Amino acid sequence: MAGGSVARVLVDSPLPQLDQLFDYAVPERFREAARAGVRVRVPLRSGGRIANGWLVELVGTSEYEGRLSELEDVVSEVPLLMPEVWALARAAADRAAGNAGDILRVAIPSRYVRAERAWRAAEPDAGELPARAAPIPGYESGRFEAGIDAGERMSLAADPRPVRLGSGEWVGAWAAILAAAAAHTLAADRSSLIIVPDYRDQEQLQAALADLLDPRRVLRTDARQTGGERFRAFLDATGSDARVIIGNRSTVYAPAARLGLIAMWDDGDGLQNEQLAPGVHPRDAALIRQEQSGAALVFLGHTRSVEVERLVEIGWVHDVPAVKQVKPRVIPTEHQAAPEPGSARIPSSAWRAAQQAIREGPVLVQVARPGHAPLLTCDRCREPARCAACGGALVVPRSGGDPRCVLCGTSASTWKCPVCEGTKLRAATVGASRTAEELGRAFPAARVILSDGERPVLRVGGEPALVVATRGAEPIADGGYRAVLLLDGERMLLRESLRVAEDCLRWWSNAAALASPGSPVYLVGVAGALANALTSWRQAEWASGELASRRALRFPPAVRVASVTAAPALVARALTAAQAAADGVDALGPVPADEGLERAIVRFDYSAGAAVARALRAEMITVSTERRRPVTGRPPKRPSVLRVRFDDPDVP
DNA sequence: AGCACGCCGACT
DNA sequence: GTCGGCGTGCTC
Repeated sequence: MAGGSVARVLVDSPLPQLDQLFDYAVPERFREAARAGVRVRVPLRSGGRIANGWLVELVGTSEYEGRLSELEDVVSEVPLLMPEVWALARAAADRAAGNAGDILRVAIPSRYVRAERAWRAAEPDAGELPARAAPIPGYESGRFEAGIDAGERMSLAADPRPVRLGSGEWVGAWAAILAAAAAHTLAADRSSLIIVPDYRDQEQLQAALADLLDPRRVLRTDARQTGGERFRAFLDATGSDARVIIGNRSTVYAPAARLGLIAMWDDGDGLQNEQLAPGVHPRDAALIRQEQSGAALVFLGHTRSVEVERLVEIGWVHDVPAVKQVKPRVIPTEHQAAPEPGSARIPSSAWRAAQQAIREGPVLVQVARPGHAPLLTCDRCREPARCAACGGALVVPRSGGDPRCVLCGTSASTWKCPVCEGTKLRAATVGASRTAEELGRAFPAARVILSDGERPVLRVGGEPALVVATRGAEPIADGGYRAVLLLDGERMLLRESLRVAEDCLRWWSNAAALASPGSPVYLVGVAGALANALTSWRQAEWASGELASRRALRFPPAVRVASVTAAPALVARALTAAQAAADGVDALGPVPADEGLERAIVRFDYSAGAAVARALRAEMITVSTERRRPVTGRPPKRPSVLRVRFDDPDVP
């Protein structure tokens, strides 16, 4: 047989036992079209149904003993699955005991025939490469560039200021830093992948890139494009020209010619969490891809995620310090016992500063998102209810029960209003619009701009305005805000999550970075270590302390975790298998879950990860294969499944 | 998931 | 004797 006459195919199927390559003969009529990376259709179960699949590679001979079936069809001759992306998908899936096909669904957009035809008709035109790029601002001269050239893994703190581009547009300095890094990489004729949490960040990054590069060199892939546009950008990325590819978390899997740099902005942002199975975080995918490709890897943020802190502490990622420590002027502010009239929520010092600042330019007020647990106020006089012990805000826990203090957790089963002596509490749901209304009265002369999740505002001008924004939806202001008020810190801290402190520090830091240099940033109603971390702008130090406490508790990311959900007997068997796979594997639970199922958490060291994943994967296949077994009783027709999820950011 | 194979009970 | 129940196992 001639070389390359056997096609190795990954079949589209959710079944774990089909997550392997199947060999097919290539009939003569497909000899030209059947190239590695094309979409194919293949018969599965002789004469039975036809399945879609990816032609992963062509080999000379098959190891398979039986007779090979033939490829049924080649869907398109255009290869979409690059060999290095296949290697990445396989490794990412294995790490999470998932299907490679599921990763590919995230990695490769669906086909649009029109877009494909237009692409084939077009001449490749990526524009000029940049000449020797300008230095990357903010770091020791040549340090960042040398790291990129050497394929180093780096964690960097971003300059927390807005900067003005040559076009006149204002963006966060981080965007200019990443654009300069991409330009440096492109000047060496190598591609970059830049991953950002959402399109608002992407807009800034794109503006910064447009300042430095031929726009034809920049490809964007995001959910706001039409399917055809997405597919076209993807096809362009498969070409042999070096590019800068920007987009959300799926961009980590993008095809790229001669990859030189993978960069992530704000890896701790919850929007980076992959929702689709098997839920591999793009940070982990980037780490795999870095190792496989030798490209440089950069984590840039105003805060450092605990995950990256761990990588820094084990020496896998290098901390690259900023050359001069620029930091916002953060002023922690306690709640006032007697607030200014007309504004129940803003302490007087911050209120005065805001009034002063708004004469000169925009002022940002950050509030919590609706959906956070409501604060409690006195039912009679509307005075916010505070903890008798420490003065923190009182809230009703989401799980129900007595009100308790956000800060110290003290339960307040009996409460008496210090102002009017009322004893009844009421829930005060304060949304952004209500806050805006309230502030509008306090600042009657000011224009009020509201930006929230539903109607986000991307940017505001440099003229005076009161900008009320829910966290994460803060617009960038031309020239920076003249004052920033972080108003709902207490309420944000209430979220019942292991990561709540880390998240709050990131939300506050990202908002503080929107202030113009020297302008005051008021953190209202929060004290303690977290407030100190913001004030001193030492987020990495805080992450280090947080990691230490997670280590003491054996919580992620100090260890890895996998959740296992199934019928009780299957969970028990899976736990046994996982614990037999490596030393030091322990389990939490099982606890009852929905529909008579149970859920358990397996914890293990990073060194045991591969063995645990392999063991749980084998269990999944066993369960899926021996399905419909009569479980000592009634005939439960439902197919039995073992659900396994690794490194779920929302677990424990 | 589908689908075929196969080894028991009730049928024209 | 055969038709078909669904339990079991495989998919190049």
